[in-house]
Amino acid sequence: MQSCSVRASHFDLVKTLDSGQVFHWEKYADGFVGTIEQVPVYVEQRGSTLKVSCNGAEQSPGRVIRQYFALDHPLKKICASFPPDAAMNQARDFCRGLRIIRQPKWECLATFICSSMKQVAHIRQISRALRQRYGRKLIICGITTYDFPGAGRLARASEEELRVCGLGYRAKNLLATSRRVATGEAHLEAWNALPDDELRARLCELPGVGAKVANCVMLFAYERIAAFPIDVWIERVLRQNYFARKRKVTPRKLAEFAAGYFGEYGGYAQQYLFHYARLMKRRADPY
DNA sequence: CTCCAGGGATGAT
DNA sequence: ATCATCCATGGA
Repeated sequence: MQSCSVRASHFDLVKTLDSGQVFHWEKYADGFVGTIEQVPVYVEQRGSTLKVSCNGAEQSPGRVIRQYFALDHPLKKICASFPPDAAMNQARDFCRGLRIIRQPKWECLATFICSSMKQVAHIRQISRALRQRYGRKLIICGITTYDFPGAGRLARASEEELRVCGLGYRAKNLLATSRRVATGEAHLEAWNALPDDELRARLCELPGVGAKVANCVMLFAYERIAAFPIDVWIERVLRQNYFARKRKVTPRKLAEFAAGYFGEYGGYAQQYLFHYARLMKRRADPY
């Protein structure tokens, strides 16, 4: 096992892992256990330092962590680029240190196909079930974890078998997309070279992938930082704050507004608005 | 445009 | 305690 310290300024591990962009990290001791590709990882934050342990990384643990958590993103510059309205200012203040991480492409795509019309707690359960049933067993700090199964492994499963993992009607879509990726008909790595619009079009051809899921995958796995996924929460935020008492605002109109208003780091703005809205709802009750 | 497809966490009572 | 609502939606 390798251990090391990684300097991480302008970074909040808890906010980053709890913001609905990644679903498999589990709280353990003072940190989290999870995987990065096939590497089991334990990570905990002490101030502006990350204490990291991992098993069998080809590159140095520090490199892996800096890449995965996008510690090179210019967060101060990104936050300074946000439009200066009240909603955005509150979200930026609340989400200080939240970064958009670089996820493995297949894992991200598969997970967000499973996310449709599910709550975050459900998505976490599905992710755990798929990993336990189809992933490789890995040990870190005496804790058992599992990597995310490759498309080839899931392509060999049956729809009924996948339904056992709690996927419901999504099983059919995950299976169909797994097969396209496994055969190479959909070459996720090669799509890295495509411009945003073409990449979005390719992703939307996959079963279970519409504009929203495509934008999530672009943002969380292809580092297309301007991509702006619009889910139920973000739609509420946009309508309340930017289209107050206006009728007949179509989804297309919302998307066009978001693309123009939030700028080149729109994906970050979206993530901050999403996380702020979701956590406010969770606490805004006792009174 | 509408309607529907798991199911469990979460909230209401 | 039970019951209703909600959900990082896509497809028909």
